[in-house]
Amino acid sequence: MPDTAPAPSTRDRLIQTAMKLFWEKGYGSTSVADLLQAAGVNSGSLYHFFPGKQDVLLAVLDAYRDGIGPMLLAPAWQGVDDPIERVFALLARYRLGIVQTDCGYACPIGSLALEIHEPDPPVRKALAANFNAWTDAIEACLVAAGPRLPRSLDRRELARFVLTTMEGGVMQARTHRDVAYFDSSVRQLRLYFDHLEREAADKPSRAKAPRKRPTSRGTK
Amino acid sequence: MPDTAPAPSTRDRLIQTAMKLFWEKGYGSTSVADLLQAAGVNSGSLYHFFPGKQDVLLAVLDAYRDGIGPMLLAPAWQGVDDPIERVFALLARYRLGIVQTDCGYACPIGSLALEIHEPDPPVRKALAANFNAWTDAIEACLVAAGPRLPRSLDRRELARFVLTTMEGGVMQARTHRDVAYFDSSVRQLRLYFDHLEREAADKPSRAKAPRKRPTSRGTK
DNA sequence: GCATGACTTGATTGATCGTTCAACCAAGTC
DNA sequence: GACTTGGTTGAACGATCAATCAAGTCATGC
Repeated sequence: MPDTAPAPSTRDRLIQTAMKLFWEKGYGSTSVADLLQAAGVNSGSLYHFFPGKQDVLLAVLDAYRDGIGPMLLAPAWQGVDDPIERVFALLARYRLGIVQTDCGYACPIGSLALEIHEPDPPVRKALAANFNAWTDAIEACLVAAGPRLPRSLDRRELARFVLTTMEGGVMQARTHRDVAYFDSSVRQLRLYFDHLEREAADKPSRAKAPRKRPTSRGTK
Repeated sequence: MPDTAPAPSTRDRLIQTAMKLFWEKGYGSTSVADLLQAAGVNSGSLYHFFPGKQDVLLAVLDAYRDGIGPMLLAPAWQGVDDPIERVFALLARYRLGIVQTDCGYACPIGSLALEIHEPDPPVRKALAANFNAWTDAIEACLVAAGPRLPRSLDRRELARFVLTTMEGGVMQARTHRDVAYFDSSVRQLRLYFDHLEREAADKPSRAKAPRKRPTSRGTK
């Protein structure tokens, strides 16, 4: 099997090209003509598959969401099993994106979320679904961390805080054209996690076995 | 003295109107025609004062920066003296903006920072200057907190983290149309601060006077 | 062989975009 | 009372925008 790419359909080509262009230039700054040219498609074909530009955006947002697992988490977590280290491995993945784009990186979801000021309900929901998929994955890590985090700690809330850290860090790194601003936020988040782990270790969950911290720390 | 508003000049009117429109609708989605109509100005006048639309943006960004003190910090900090509480009073101010706009609020700087994907250098610098003004103010609070925070803690880094928390929280609250997402991030930041203060209290600064926490929570 | 339906083609539409420009106005200045 | 200066007016321009549509292609079923 020489090629694994079985000639993507016109529709898929449009979506994939739009994923790239919306990410690079934003939704409003990507004209339909840009998309058509980059995808090698005529306008009639686009409007055969999609009622309008916004429907392309919806398809793109669905594709982003579906890609979070295979395209983002899978490579980020390769060889990383410790659930807490997975949180920071994901953030490290974003850091990689930042340096690789010379600090031009922006989270496509975050960018679109702030760019679209009066989003139609379906667009807003699609953006929210992306954030949910992201935080759900992090929340699963935090739940898997079990007694290493304080019992009373709201895992879902902390997961949202991790997303906050990523988005805020990316935004500042981009604006200042300096990864250091991203690193600052991640480092502070790490310090917070350290405190949480210490707190959990000091006063263990309940009457359960007061076992020590897991020895395999897993990070580099 | 019946009126304190001395009939703003055309230029000022343009800038103030643009501040409002760019904030509400974004830069790209605000057409020059929108701006002209809202400000009650003819196109020729705009181009008499500004070479182009982007120069209006630059003036707006400068105005934002100059307004951080009097328009944002002053009301947020009214009656709040404790430096750490000031940090959270500012965040509470943003919360107010969120609920008042029915979760439609977006930080104008953050929005613009993510909307403008390939900013000309002056625009990028103006955005960065806004972020700097913001974090400088927070950093001053954290420095003023003195021994209540760990000696080794990098105040500037934590200040950036506070900005990160605000931007990420605003972004999620807006996307989900639910303040709870903002509250989540702020609450986590508060927990982090609690840990930091406890750490600083446990192992006081150095061999200095092991004095207790300052009794008067008021700083200034 | 021919009708059907899915898909493609690309010129074209009308709206809107940022910007330009010649004419105009009012208050000083000589 | 002519000249200058700083500002205003609003029609107009070309570019670009998202969207349309009549005509064409092509595989399939009958």
